[in-house]
Amino acid sequence: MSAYTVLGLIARHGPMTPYELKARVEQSVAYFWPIPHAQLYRDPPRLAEMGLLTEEAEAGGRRRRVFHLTDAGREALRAWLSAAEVPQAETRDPAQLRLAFADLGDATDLVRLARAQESRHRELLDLYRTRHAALDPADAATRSRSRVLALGILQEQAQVAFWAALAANPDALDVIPDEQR
Amino acid sequence: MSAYTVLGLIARHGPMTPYELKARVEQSVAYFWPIPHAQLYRDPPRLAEMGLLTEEAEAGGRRRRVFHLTDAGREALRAWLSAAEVPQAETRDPAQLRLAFADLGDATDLVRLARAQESRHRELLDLYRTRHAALDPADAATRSRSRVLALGILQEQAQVAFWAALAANPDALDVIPDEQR
DNA sequence: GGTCCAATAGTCTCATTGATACGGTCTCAG
DNA sequence: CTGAGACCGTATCAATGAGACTATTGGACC
Repeated sequence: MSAYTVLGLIARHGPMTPYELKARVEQSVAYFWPIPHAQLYRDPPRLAEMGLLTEEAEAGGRRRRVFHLTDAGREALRAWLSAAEVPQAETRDPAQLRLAFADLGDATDLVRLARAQESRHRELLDLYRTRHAALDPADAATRSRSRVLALGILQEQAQVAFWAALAANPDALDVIPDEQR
Repeated sequence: MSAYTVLGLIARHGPMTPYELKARVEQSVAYFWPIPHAQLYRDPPRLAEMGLLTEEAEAGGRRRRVFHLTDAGREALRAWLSAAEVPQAETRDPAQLRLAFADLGDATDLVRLARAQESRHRELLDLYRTRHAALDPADAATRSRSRVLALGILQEQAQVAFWAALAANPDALDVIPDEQR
């Protein structure tokens, strides 16, 4: 799956080294699709073997490897983008796990957790809002990026709403705030 | 990390076999912390080696292994529940990944994706609402479960709002619906 | 009572991943 | 010209994810 990120980034920005991929991943998809950097050195050679990329070696002492997209690679990307079924999302959130078992621990732990999560998600929300505001939604080149950030913002709003409500009133019978139904 | 789920479930429900763990995981934490079933046969023996569980073998032909919590296990769980730092959540959502690269594909693909995601998340939302409604929020025994579901509901509402807005108006310059700020 | 099917229960294997330590190379300030 | 810090890449190893495979058991039906 992370392989498609590699294909996508090269398709969008042109030939790249794994190191550059790493930088691009970090500033774009990392928050909803984290990829350890070592993976970005493993994927491209594998994709090259499959004929989806070609490798162009640099001569210099720091022998960097620049990867180009092939037609087959472009085709694979296209096929993935129009596939009918999309695999389910997977989230692993230690905070939710702790929330699920909070009744086995201290009541004060729960409040601490809620406060910490509230501020963490507030920061993320600010970050996404800043990034989103920096983009021109009319610009076709950053349209996708803008949309992804929009979703991120909505998600973080939900997180903030939840944890803030829980922190403010840990004994409330129910946590769902006013935008419930 | 999945090991704490094992400890938590045994702490809450008493001694269990891996198979029973699997069932409990599926109906409780799986949606925000999926655990492949093989893992639930790997974790308990490892935890037993660490002294956090004890194993009680059954004699019968189907030699099931029932795992009990030790005092050390209870202590480890407690420590985890009150740890100051909570690791970051990790989400891997193929739909968001495709959204991020949607500009490289067809415009109709995006609409199809949005529609599919909208209905998927609507179903999840319904599911969580049903489960949540089935619990008595005043019941201390299911309090945690109820809260986790509340968060799930808020998250799914955000997802539905986003994908519905995108499906309804794919050419809108910005996707954030009315509850923006 | 026998026997067959579905549900239950558990094991195994293998490629991939995550985490992180390690090893080189470049550049620029002092 | 040198060494510190940023840049860049590889290696290693345990843990994980996916799923094939095997075995047991409890009925349903004869």
